[in-house]
Amino acid sequence: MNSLRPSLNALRAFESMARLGSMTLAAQELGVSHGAISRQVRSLEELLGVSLHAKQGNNAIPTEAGQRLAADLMPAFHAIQASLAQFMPGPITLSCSSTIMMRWLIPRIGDFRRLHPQIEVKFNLSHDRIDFVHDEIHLAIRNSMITPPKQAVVQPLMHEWIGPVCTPALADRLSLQTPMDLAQARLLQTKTRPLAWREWILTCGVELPIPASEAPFEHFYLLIQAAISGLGVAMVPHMLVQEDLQQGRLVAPLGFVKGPHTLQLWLPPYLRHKRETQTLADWLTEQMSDHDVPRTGHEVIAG
Amino acid sequence: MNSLRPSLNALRAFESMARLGSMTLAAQELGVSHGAISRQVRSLEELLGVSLHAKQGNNAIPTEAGQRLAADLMPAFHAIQASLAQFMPGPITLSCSSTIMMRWLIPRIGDFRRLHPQIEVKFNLSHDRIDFVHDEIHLAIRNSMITPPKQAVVQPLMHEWIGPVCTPALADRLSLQTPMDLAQARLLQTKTRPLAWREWILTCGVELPIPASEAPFEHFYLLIQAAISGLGVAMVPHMLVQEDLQQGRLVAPLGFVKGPHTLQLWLPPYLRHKRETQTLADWLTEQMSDHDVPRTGHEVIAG
DNA sequence: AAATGAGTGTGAGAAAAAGTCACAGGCTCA
DNA sequence: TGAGCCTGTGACTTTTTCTCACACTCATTT
Repeated sequence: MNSLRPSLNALRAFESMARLGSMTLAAQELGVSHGAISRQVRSLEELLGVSLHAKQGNNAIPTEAGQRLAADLMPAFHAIQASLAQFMPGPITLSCSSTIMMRWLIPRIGDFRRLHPQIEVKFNLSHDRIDFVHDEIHLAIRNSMITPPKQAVVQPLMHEWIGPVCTPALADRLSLQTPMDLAQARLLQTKTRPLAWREWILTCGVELPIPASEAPFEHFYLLIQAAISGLGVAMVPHMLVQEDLQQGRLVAPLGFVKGPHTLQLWLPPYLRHKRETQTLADWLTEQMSDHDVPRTGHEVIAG
Repeated sequence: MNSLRPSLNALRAFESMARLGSMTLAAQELGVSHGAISRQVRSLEELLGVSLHAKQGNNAIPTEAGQRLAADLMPAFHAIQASLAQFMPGPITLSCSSTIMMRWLIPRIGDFRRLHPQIEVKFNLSHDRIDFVHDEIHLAIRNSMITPPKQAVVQPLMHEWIGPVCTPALADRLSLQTPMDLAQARLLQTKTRPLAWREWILTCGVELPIPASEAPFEHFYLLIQAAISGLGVAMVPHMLVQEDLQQGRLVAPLGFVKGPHTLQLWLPPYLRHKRETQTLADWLTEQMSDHDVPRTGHEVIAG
C-alpha cells in the first residue's frame, strides 16, 4: 500500500468543520483554538492536493470534494466515538417520557438503587427519537409507535393495557357500566397520544363518536392529574395509574384491554456488553413483566 | 459532552495491534517502531482504565474488552481509509479475470489509452471476491455468479452468450450440425467454470450426457488455446472468441445462446465520484454493449 | 540446560505534530 | 462606517509521538 496517510487529527478537524460549517465552532467542539483548525484543514488540503473548503462570507463552506469526503468521514468518526462509550465512567443515562418517569419510574427506582448502589443512573426526559452517541444515552424506553434508530437493539418490555379511568364520584354520577355511558362524559386527551380514544374504541369495537379534541393536555401526567381532580374521564395505560387505582383515587369501571402498542427498550449495539447498562436493562425488564399479565384471567382487567 | 477523548493515533495503533495480533506487525503496518505501538496502547489502557491486551507467549492478544473495542474500531478506520481513496493519485486499478484480460481487454485497451492518455490503468488479475480498500482496486469486472461485497455498487455490463467452438477442421470431421453430433466429440472443460457444458445443455434443452470431467484446464484462455489447436470442442462465451471466429481459426456451427450469467462491473461506493474511475467505467460499459446484442435477429448467433 | 530467536516493555532524549497568541484582513449588518 | 464575527498566518511554545538501546519474557532448538 502506497496509501496516503493524512493525520487523523487533521481529518477529524476537517470533518468537524464541514459538519458545523464553521472553523470557530469546530474549534469549540474539539477544544482548541480556531487557528489550530485552520492549520489542520490547510495541511490536509495540501496533502490531498484538493481544495476542501471555501470561505463564503463569514463561513467556511466545504467544496464539493470536501462534502464527499466529509460524508464518508462522518459516520466513521461517529462510530469511533460510539466505540468509546462502553468505557465511559460516570452515571448511565436512561431516556424515557416524563410521564413514565413520574408515574412509574420514580416510585420504583429506589428498589434499583438498593439492589445496585454502585450504579448511578441519570435520566433524559424525551419520548421521541434520540441520538445515542451525541446525547450519551445508554438505554431508552419507548412506545412501539416510535421508529427506533436503525442500529438500535430493540427489546420488548410489555404490552400496553389501556382503559378509561376517572374518580369514583364521577363514575357514580355517570353510572359508568358500559362504554355507551361515556357518551355523556367529558373525555380528556393528550397531545402526545391524540389517537388514544380512537384506538380504545377500535380495540373494544364499541360504537362511540370519537371525541372532539378540546384543549388537549401537554403530557400524560397532567391528564392523569386532571382525571384525579375529577375533570373528566382519561384514557390511560394501566401501568401509569396502578397506584391510583389501588388507593381508590381513580377507578376503571370498564377495565383495561390490550392496546395496539407495546413498550420497548432501545439499546445502542456498542453498549450491549457494558455491565451497568445490562443490569439496568434486566431490572427494567423484570419490573415491567409484572404489568404484562392481566390481573384477572380475562382480557379485561377490573379496575 | 464530558466525552473521553483518547488520541486517534492511540486508537489506530490499538486497532492495528488487535487486528494483527502483534505489536511488531502493527508497527510495520503503520511505519513506526514497535516501541511506539507499545506506548500508544499503554496510554490508551491508562486513559480508559481497562486492560486491553495481554501478552500470551510471544504475542500481544487483545483481552475481551479489547476485542469488543477493536471490533467497533475496525470498520471505522476501514471507512476512513476508504474515504481517502478518491484523492489517491496514481494509476487506477481494474480487476478482472486473466482470461478477460488476455482475450478481451488487451485487444481493446489501446483504444482507451488513445482516448484518455492522461489516465493510467493498472490491472489486478482475479476473478473472485476482493477487498477494494486493502487491494486498492477501483473497478472490478466479475461474473454474476460471484457474490459482490455488500457495499459494492453493481452495474450490469452484458449478457453472456455461450456456445461450443472448435476448429473448422474438427467441425468438418464431426460434421457438427446439431447438438447431438457433439456426442462423438471431446468436450473440453475449465476449472473456473465446471458447469459450463451443463448450463449450455440446460439452456438449449438438448439431450446430451454431461461430459465426464477429464483433466480440466486451469483457465479459460488455455481452454480456448486448446480448441484452436484442435484438441476438442470448447464451451465458451462469445466475447472471448469473437476475433478467432472472424479470422476463421474457430467456428461455432451451433451458434450461441444467452447463458444464465451476466458480466457485471463492481464499483466501491466511495469512488463513485472519482472522475478517472467513472471514465473507465463508462468506456467499459460502452465497449461491452457491443457484445450484448446477438448478431442475427434470432436468439442464436451464427458463428 | 543453555543458547537462540522473536517478541514486548521502558527510560531518556530527539523529532514531529499540534497548538497558542496576536494581529491582519474580509464580510455583514445596522 | 464602524462594531462584531469570522478566517488566515507568522513566530513561537507545548504536547505528542517516535526512536534507540537495552531489559526482559517466552518458546524452541541444540
